[in-house]
Amino acid sequence: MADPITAVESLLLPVMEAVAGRAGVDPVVRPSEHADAQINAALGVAKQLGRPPREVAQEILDQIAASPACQGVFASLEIAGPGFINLVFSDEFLVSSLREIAVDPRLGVTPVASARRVVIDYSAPNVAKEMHVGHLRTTVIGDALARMLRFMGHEVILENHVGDWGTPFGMLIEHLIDLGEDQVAAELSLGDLDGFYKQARNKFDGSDEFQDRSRHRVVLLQSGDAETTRLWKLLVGLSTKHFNTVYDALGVLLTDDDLAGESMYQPLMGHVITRLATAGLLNESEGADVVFVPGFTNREGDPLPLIVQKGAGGFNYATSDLACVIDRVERLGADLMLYVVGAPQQQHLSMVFAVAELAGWLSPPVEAVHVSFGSVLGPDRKMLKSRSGDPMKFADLLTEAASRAGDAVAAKNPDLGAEQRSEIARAVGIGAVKYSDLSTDRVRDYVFDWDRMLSFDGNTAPYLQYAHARICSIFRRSQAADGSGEISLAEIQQLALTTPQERALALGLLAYPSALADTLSTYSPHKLCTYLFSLSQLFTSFYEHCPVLNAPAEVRSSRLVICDLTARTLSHGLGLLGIDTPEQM
RNA sequence: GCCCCUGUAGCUCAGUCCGGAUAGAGCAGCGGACUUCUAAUCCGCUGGCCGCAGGUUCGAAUCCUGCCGGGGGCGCCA
Repeated sequence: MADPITAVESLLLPVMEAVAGRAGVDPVVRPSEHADAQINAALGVAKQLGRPPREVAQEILDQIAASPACQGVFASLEIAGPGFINLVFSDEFLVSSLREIAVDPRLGVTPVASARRVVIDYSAPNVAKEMHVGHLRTTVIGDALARMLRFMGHEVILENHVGDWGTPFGMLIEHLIDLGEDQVAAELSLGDLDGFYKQARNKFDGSDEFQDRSRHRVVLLQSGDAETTRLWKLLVGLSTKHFNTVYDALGVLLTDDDLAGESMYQPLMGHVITRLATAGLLNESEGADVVFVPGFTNREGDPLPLIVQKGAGGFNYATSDLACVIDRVERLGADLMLYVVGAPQQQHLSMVFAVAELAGWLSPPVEAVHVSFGSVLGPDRKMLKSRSGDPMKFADLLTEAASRAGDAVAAKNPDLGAEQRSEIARAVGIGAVKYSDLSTDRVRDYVFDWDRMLSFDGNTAPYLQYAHARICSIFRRSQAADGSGEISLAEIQQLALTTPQERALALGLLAYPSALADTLSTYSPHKLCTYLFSLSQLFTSFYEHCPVLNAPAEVRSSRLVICDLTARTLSHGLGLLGIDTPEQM
């Protein structure tokens, strides 16, 4: 099953072959303002053949007329301008396509032919630090991609590469000992991780004695000292609890099962160095073990090394990232690895991938992709900060979202009960935050703006959710009237497109599979957002112009089917973005 | 200095991968539409040297080159 434009593309392949005299000519079917779609291939082919474009266009039309497969698909085909072919689908073709997706729980989306094993690395907060706005995009984008890839039939493994290892843990553990475990457990369970971290940091900066203890403690941690490990686990456990609170409030897929922190890769670090040495990639430079990566230079124009073992002997994140690649490819059997990591890491990741390729750990068909993203900015176009000047805390962000949305819901729909209202407020508030993040191209920075994201006008989650809620309202009423809220096969048989709004909406509904495919081809959730917004606009226009419940029986049945499909598509699409669709707002 | 990302309407953004017709939305502004399924909406209007300059092409926001503005990165933090 494919949307009409994709369907026409494949129908036209033999036509183009006949006209151009060779196979594999793209018919260049594109959405059009002048018709349902336009075929642009005539101009290019005409040039190759040295013939007038309109003549070639006419020949394409002749071939289409002669093609049995094309019968009944088009209501009209017209040559326009220099040689464009404007096409209009026949209503019969659209209706029969709609009937197919109306009975399809997958809404016309076929699973991929060859599923990949995909590891998605996202979220990655730091132990003993509170999650803040800097973790928003990776968490929201990674989660949306995970949902989409799973739906397409891929085997998706989530990995939360938490920062649970490194030199800060010496001071954190010493500070934990100073305060007493019970005291710390009580404090941290209240969620004040940042306070704890800052106290430790201040002590570290102000006391030589504390610094010495901290450094010694790092050595103990790295050597696997039992008591130190126990204290470390205590900190990790308390932090994990905090992460889970945030994930739960946000509604993301991540659980403890997905934790794959830096600590996990420590036992593999020596192994990485050995294998790099064996591969002849290891060099010594200024006391450190490094790999020089072709194509990368430093400030002075000299070859830029990736340091894999520090002069003092320790490993760093380059080493653990390499260990990670090995683990994902060789143990997990991944053939696609997505790194949902901020744009500033671009060079680092390129170097890690390049080294992994040089070492032979990463080679086709196995693929590593940096799903990079820009920053979240405040109204001043600088990194979003709270009043105190620190990055805005995630927990505060979500509380404020629900509270602002709650005010709006209370104002617009005062009849709702308190419990129902708070549930809706959560869906709308969290949805708004997620959607505003997902709806702009991830490579760009975006400005975080409460008023805009919570507005019910424009390309926002509330607008899409509202469209969905209005449809649910229609079904509540129709159910009250006839006692059935389910779409029947008989109703699907009544399907007809009698107005321009119904027709436009039908085209939109049929485009869902290709919207999803486009989205995943570049791992760009904003493409799905753009599609869903446009679908909502088509629906509200339909809603204004086409009465459903008061229409004559056959029309009413048909429109109920269209409403049902629209609601399912909106709910499903938003679901893939991790956004809920309440039935009332 | 080198590398990466980015520049489209007053504002926020699609469109750039894969070149096609007078460059699209939304917000804001102006003008209309509520005895009717949620007006949290809809309909219309106004608004653009697509950063600049060359080049390729029948055709460039889209491809190529150079420049300018903004952001980021460039050896032992992760």
